Amino acid sequence: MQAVTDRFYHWYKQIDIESKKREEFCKLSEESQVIKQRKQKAQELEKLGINLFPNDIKPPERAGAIKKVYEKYDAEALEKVEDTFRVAGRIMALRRFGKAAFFSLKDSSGSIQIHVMRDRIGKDAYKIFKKFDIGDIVEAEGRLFRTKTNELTIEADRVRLVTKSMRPLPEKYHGIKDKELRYRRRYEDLIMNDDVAETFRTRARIIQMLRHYFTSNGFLEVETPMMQSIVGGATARPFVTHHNALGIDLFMRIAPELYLKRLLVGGFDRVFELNRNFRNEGISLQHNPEFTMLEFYEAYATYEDLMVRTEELFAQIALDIKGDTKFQYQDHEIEMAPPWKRMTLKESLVEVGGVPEEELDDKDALNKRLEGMGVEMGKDLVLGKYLAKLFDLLVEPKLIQPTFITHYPTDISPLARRNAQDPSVTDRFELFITGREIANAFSELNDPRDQKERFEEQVAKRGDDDEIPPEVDYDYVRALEIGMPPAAGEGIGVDRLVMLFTDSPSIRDVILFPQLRPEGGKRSAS
RNA sequence: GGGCCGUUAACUCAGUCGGUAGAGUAUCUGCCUUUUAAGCAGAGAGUCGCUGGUUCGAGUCCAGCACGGCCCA
Repeated sequence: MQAVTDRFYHWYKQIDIESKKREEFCKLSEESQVIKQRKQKAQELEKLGINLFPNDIKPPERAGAIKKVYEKYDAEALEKVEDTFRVAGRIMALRRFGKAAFFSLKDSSGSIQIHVMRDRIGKDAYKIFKKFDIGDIVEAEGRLFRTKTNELTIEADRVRLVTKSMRPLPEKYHGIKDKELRYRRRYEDLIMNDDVAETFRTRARIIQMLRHYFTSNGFLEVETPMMQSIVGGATARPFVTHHNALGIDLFMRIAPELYLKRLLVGGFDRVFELNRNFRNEGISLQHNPEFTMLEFYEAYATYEDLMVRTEELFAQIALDIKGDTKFQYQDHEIEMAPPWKRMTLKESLVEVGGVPEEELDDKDALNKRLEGMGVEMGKDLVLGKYLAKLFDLLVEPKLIQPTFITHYPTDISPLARRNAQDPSVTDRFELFITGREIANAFSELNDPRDQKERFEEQVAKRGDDDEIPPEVDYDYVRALEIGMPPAAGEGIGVDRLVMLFTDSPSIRDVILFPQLRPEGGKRSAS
């Protein structure tokens, strides 16, 4: 117990030192003149009896909703509208004259211009208004009118400070461009870049559609452990953590698969889970250490049924988000209307990858080919590993239009059912769009004897590069022994799906707070 | 893990051959009651990522490190 205490003592001490460093780092910008001036202005407002952070604002009307109704009214028609409108939002641009000003007020629905005149709101109120800054959140109320340039505008009868901004917003025209700053300070990115906010609204819509599709098709949404004592369901290096009271190490899950299939055994014959997985691997344009995965399992279905389901689901999303099954992604025009192309893994290697057919069952030839491409795989791996590697390099990037690749080798598909005609391959597919893997699915292996053998063989043949703790999940085998109905299951990479439908080139553009090194230095608990 | 590029004011960016640090936005002061990247006049604002080296002198050249981006494995 003492050892644990010591460990945390040192850890906390280190955190203290580093957070002090970070505070110093931040203080530098605290010293900046603009921030000092803002803080002073805030104090001046307080001296005038203004609450900088009031909490008695009634829910305002939304700028977007007002515009939607009154955008079609001309100046004359607006004069007949006697209603006043009360809005609240952030001052985004401010054009002051001597005794009047225009500013644009932005809320989550859009923005609307406000006109403030001294002679209308009163001398004292105008004096206070003069201390408002770009970035402040304010409330304004008044009637609608059209300016000389025909912009729908609220003529303010009163304006009120809602939240004082102590720090200037980024430059008004260029916004915040530096990608590092945009990811670190997503709040500023969201304020300044409307398209970023739109991307995350689209993300939310896609997730809602996924959830709706599965629940309305009789699937039960479940939550299974994210902290697992045996890591399984995929091949990836896990994050390790420790539970003090139990005194055991736990792994953050790399996939929920084995738990979801236990639920098939338990009698939930259509289940899905839409949640985070964690993989302790590299970060790239399509990899974040934590990412969102949708996995669903359907009893009495086969992988072929799931291809149809996937086509239907994705086409529906395309219609809803893009209004068409055909849409642009970066430099490509994608056509999502079913049916999609289907090829076996080997066919794709020959037809797309240009690998001679006679090499396909020859490990040495494949390894030689890989070496020729500068890839050191090592000898004596299972055949499937060479095929998969060649596929990754030669075929995957070329699969721009939606394509199902089927018949993956059994030796790299330890949880998939063998193909009835050819037991060396499985009833499995992966879906590729824009050169990226989007989904992985198979008819599930439910023969406990075969599963146990494959687990044990996987452990025995574990290569040094595998990074999976060599452990057979015997409880999962026991569950299969109770009996799992024939089923098929699929995992869909939600972040990549969102990238596709929001035309985003990087996974970091669709994750609100992507993983970065902490500002001001590394920290390690070890 | 490797290669290339970047890091200068709160933000977006210039900075020539190594010779006292620049612009726009934002901020402050003054003028201005229909602007919308408002305008005009003026002002203030910098640990040039960090550490070392070369040099009479380094934002600039060299080395190492940090953080980030892109490409490759």
